[in-house]
Amino acid sequence: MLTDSTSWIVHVDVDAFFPSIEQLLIPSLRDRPVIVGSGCIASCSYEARALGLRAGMPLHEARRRCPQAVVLAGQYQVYRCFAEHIWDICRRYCISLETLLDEAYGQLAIPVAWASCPCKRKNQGQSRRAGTGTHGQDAHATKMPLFFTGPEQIGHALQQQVLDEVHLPISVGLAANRMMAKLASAAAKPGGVRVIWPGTEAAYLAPLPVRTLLGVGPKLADTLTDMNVTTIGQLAAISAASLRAMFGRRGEVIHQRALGRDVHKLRPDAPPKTISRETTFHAPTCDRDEIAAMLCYLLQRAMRAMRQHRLLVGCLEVSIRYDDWKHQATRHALPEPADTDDDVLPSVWRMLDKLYRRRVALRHVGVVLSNFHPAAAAGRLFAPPRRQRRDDLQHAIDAVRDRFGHGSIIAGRAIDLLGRLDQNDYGFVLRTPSLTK
DNA sequence: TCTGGGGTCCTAGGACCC
DNA sequence: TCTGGGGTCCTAGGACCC
Repeated sequence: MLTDSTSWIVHVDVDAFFPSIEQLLIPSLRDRPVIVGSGCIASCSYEARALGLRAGMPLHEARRRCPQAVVLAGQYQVYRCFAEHIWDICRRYCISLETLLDEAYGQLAIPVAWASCPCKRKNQGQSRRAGTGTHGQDAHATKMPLFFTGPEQIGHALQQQVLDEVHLPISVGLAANRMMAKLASAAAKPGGVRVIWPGTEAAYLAPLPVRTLLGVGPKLADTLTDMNVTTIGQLAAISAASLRAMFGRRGEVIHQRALGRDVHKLRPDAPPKTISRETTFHAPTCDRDEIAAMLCYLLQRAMRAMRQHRLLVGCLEVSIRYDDWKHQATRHALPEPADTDDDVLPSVWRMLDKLYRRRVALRHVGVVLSNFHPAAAAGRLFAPPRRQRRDDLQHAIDAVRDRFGHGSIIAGRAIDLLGRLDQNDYGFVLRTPSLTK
């Protein structure tokens, strides 16, 4: 039985999220290897995994290994809708929730709140929101059990509810912190529930390879292997001071994590810190007009996403990748926070001129917006009429794009991409030989 | 694992100010 | 005019995650 003092973190991972949705929507795809991605595999179905395909694998390699696989570009707006439905269910069980596209961390509402349910049932007219946490929805209407005997039962209940309402399989991990909950759900895949009990973390981690640890990527894993440190147990045996001396703050973090402690607390959904849009040209290009048009298009998309969060951008980054894979980027603080495309585009052109100096074709370009400021609630105060007209135009364009898709209006230098663009339900698909499909 | 797109966080050097 | 230290901002780059 849970105690009141136990603060459980639940990690929910939708199994093969993108392909599972495609298989749900298109019954003929069920039991077939399905890949979602462009350029490389973003996600693939378990049928595809059984044939050796993995996320991150280049598509040409995937096609070579598995010619019968169905390759889909992905409908990310649709996936987001499914995810939101699942997160709504999770909120019935959690006090707070941190969501990514296909996974979420939640702090479980403590059982005291649930145990008080029968009392509240006597007071049907009153609000059902408990003081310490909330069911979010009407617990009885959503058939939530009133009592749970332990975290595992909670996991199964959540899993069943998602299956009943959204028809998608999820894996559920429960533990005392974020990292352990994620490892638990990984161990539960596919479609299982796994609990790692508080106090057993270090023993659970000890035999696992260092690469399993959150924050240990390929580089750090290589360095650790060179030091004859291959398991998390061996890593945990190294003193915090030594790791700090070798790897700086990262060293401290991985030392804590190797012991099963996660320094990162749950971060309930917050506005993004950066918004970026980038793309790879289908064929590398030196054509300045084409490059400028693409940057314009990417900036417009990023700015529109930013305005949906009601933010102003304070810092802009433009990045390019040459045909020989040399990467360059430049970052500049804007003269003042901006929210219209026209306010930012002149900086883009200046930065492109500064960056693009070599006589080598570009294969990739991108923009990153950062250092956001909250937008004023009621527009700009005392804006000159011309400024006001520009803001109004921007809002009008956004309204049309919200309704008919980003490609419904092409503005500025992005117009040079016209004829190479095809609009579909998901926004924009570029279709000339020179651009990404 | 010859390489897509969207993020987070950290580090480090230099400019600038007090 | 020279020297020093500390704090903060800006820019560049990299590791890592999904």
